Amino acid sequence: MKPEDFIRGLKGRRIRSLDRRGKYLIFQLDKGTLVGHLGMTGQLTYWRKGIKDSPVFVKHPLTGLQKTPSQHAIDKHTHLLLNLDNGDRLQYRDIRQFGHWRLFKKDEWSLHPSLKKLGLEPLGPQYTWARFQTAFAGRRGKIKALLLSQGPVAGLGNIYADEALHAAGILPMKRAENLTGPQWRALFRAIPRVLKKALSRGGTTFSDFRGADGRPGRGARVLRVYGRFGKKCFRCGAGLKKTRVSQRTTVYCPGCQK
DNA sequence: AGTAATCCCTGGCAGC
DNA sequence: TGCTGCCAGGGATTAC
Repeated sequence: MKPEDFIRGLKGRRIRSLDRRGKYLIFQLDKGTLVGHLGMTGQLTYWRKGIKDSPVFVKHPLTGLQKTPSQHAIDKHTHLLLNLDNGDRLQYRDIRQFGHWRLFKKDEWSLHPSLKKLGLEPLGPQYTWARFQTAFAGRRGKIKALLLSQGPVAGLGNIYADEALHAAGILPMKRAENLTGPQWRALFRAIPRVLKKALSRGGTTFSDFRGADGRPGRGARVLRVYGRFGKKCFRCGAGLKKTRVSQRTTVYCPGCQK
């Protein structure tokens, strides 16, 4: 879709509801659907009229991503503005530009290939042991790659794939066809548990980061493997190792992940 | 059809 | 002070 068609399709529309599927944001409009994905560095923020913009960007010590202590002005990384009728706006900023936004006519969004392939919602009522087993049935390859594919289960990225596999005691490079019954069961339970723990600490891992005093965010503190390469495993005390699975940095415990 | 590599993009940082 | 190479929360596309 050309930018001018995108703008034309959004102008004058009313946002009826906001939903989520996997890592996709679904804005149901009075006419059509706006679907967004934040990629790795996307930031969607609500900008209030009459509040001073912060010129300060604070760098997160672990990820290097930038956050503002309050709302930020439009800069060269700000790619989308949704101007609301009250003068406020939604701002989309994305340094690496891996995020994307698509506008669909009513209902056809769910038929899009990238959304159609999404698996079970780990926090939804559909997430049952029976469906979990079916979702992974016949699947092959490294278990972490499978989790990152969004196919069997939706919503896990590099952080929570590592965290869930550690919580379940499974090596990320272990092939799905070789997982034991108890390991599948442990993974089934670990996935929503890991996500809920992170959510309870402020929505996303780093969302409540405060940079002024140099202390790490509360969200990062619940992580047990991600970003802890070389440190001791909280569960068994072994030194955490680092490798690459599915082109992504992977941290695991050689002591208690089998 | 299913799995595995490649590519998209900017910026921070370590090492020289 | 630069420069180079590597790394970073993802997934669409291409290759096998």
